[in-house]
Amino acid sequence: MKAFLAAIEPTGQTCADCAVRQFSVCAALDTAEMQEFVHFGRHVQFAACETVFAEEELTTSFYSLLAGVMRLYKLLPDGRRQIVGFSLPGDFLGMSTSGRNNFSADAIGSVEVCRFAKAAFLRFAEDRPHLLHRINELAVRELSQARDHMVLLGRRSAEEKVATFLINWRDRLARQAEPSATLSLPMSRQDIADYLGLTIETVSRTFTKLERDGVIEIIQGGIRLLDPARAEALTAA
Amino acid sequence: MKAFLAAIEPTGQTCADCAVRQFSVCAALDTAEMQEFVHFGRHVQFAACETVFAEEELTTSFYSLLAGVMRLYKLLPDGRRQIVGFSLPGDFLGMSTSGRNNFSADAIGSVEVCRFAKAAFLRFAEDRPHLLHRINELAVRELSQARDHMVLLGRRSAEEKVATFLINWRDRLARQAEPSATLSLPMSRQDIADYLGLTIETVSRTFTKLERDGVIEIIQGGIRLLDPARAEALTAA
DNA sequence: ATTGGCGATTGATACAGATCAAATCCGGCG
DNA sequence: CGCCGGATTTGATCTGTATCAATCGCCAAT
Repeated sequence: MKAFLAAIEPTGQTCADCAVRQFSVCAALDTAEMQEFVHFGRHVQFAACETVFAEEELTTSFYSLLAGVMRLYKLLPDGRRQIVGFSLPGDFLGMSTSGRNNFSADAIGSVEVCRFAKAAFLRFAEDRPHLLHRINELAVRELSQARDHMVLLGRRSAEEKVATFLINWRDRLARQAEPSATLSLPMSRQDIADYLGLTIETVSRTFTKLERDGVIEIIQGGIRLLDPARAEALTAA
Repeated sequence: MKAFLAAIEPTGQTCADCAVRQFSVCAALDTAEMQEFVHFGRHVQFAACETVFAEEELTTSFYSLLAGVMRLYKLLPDGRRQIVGFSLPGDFLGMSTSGRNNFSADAIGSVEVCRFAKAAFLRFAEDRPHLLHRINELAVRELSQARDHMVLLGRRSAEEKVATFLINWRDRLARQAEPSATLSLPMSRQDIADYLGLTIETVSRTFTKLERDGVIEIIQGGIRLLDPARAEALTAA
């Protein structure tokens, strides 16, 4: 599978050869600023299933995901879980108004992040409108995705949910690497269920149904989209 | 009911006596900036059920809600609707990355907004980091609310949904006016259903059940929270 | 090769909430 | 005052998804 999903390949230590630069917050920085900026980002690795930060914890860092996939989720007191998103390389994490994280994040597979001290980062951004503008752009984009996800959670059937998830995942991967009919799904069925507001059994049954119908083929660690057009039709976009 | 819900009272025409100033974007502006800023905001009224802007329309304005309540929603091609939020005075609307609205907004009851030309507003904000920071703060706060709402839509039962809605609504109203056990609910049952990912019948039955259980009393245009503690317990926070 | 264990799949059944249908409430208007 | 029409409530029934319970498949350790 792709290197960015498994975090196999070493990532450069300087911003200059950063693989995700043009997708990340840093895209807003010019060369001179980058010189300065490089000093407060530190690369950190996380092993599969390690928690990068937890809900309610004080936010002391921002993170830019370099390689790997993360799940972002919230828990109810009784243990019910809602995954509010999956992060891919280039995503920026840690913004909050309250000073505490409003969700938890952990690694799916191994992950590499660039970690910034929050205070230093904010001081740096303070008088750089283009950087603020970039941060805002990322926040507003996420907000738009969040609203799309609300529609999915509140108003779509199980089959529509699964089809929508597969199509969106394909589109996100296509932004990272070559578009392909073969989709790597590094997250578990339980993760998918918690993302879609379903149970693991319903997700499994729906995958099986889509396979029976010739829409997908279930393969090790992912699926193959046999009939993308039909899958898109099933999303009731 | 409260003036800000019904937009009965005339709202001042200058920023100086703006009722929502300290809650809105404008809170970030100093007196000098306000002098300049006042020139590109225009007060506009909308009657009950009028559409302020529609999804997919080009975004030409930003809006700061002055009085009244709005519903923000997305539609699926077959007419299913998901309300992604209700706006109260002080809320800022119109941010988008694509240049098009990613949801529709219409007035519930009559509404008054302060409308800004998008281009002029952006030019004004461009080199004012404190304003950009304020806009970002509002976006991040909304993002946090959006994630809370995902948990509700994906993982809560009908009763938990309704209880959560009532408690959240009470808390939002309390930020606008005196806290009170009597809640005005200007939106219809159908709106509530589309906000919670339920049907109108289920919402109605759940209200009735809460009333039978002595948690609320259903009154004209709203409810009375007879047992706030029990209601909070039902939210499964 | 054999076993243990975990994630995924499959099957049987239950139930929360949807759907279909009717009754009731209530404000506006002749 | 009485009638009309939309919103809401209530009732009866249906169904999609959850729940409960095996079973399967596959990798890793023995």
